[in-house]
Amino acid sequence: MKRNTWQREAVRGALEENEGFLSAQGLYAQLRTTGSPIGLATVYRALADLAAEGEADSLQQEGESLFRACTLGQHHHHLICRNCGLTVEIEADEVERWAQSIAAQNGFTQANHVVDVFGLCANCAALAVDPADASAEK
Amino acid sequence: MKRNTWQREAVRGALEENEGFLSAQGLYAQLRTTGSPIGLATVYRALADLAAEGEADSLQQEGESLFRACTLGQHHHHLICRNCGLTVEIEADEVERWAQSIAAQNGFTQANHVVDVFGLCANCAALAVDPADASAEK
DNA sequence: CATACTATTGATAACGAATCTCATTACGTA
DNA sequence: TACGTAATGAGATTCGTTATCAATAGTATG
Repeated sequence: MKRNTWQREAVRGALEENEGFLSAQGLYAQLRTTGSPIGLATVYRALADLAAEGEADSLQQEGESLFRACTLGQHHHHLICRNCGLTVEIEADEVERWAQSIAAQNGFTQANHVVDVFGLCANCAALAVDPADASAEK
Repeated sequence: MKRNTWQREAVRGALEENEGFLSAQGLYAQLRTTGSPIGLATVYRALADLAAEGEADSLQQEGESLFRACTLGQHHHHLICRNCGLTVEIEADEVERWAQSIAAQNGFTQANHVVDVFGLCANCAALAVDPADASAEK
């Protein structure tokens, strides 16, 4: 039987407090910084569970998995800021239809797809154009 | 200055002989099996170079990078068989426009995107329905 | 063709993300 | 409150990938 532990709640909570995607390692570091004695393996397990239950979205970037609490329950895609990680959830029936259609046209069945858009959000773009504002930069 | 070595040619050649995506490790194993004394690090370097030059496409799956010689020089997407790896290169102006439009609507600039469709190709679907035909199966 | 310069190679060490092990802990139920 | 067992966590382990560095071999030049 599945049990409720403060560790799972801590992971869920930490995930929801972050706007963008973050790695298991990053989330672990964040939790430890706040004083939580949670273990790394547990963070990995909790994230895997949340993703399996559809409570979190995940994507792979540069060889590591990133996670994010997902607000829409249904299937959707993401618009992600390359710089700050800000993420916007996107629904696109148009793309769903396109994917199905392309698959069918080529004789493919049981199609699913990976569709993510990366870019610079308005804020980060502004900082890039006018680096003087980027006080945090080297 | 960039030099031409038989190692790079070997990697390019091996990549072109494969229909679907394959891992660096897999390509290395394949080359060694055919008697080539190429080194693993060199395979990784050659693949990274080919990908950077736009001569190869790459995607991440289950924590490893997969590569494939790309035939279309321009930007395109893939329809990939989950089972046998068969890959079809796809152009979709419709999706390009959608991605740009979605990015713009949310104030994002410098947008690029990851769009891949996975499914079962006609052949693999047939084998799945009628496993008797799958002579190669366990 | 000989020579020097240096990009490239490759064996191996190092790294990092993710998973596994297993003794210990602590939910949930009886 | 006691019990059965799911869950935890420190550390070991696996595995893909990258870094190190001495040896090798393209390429340009004389």
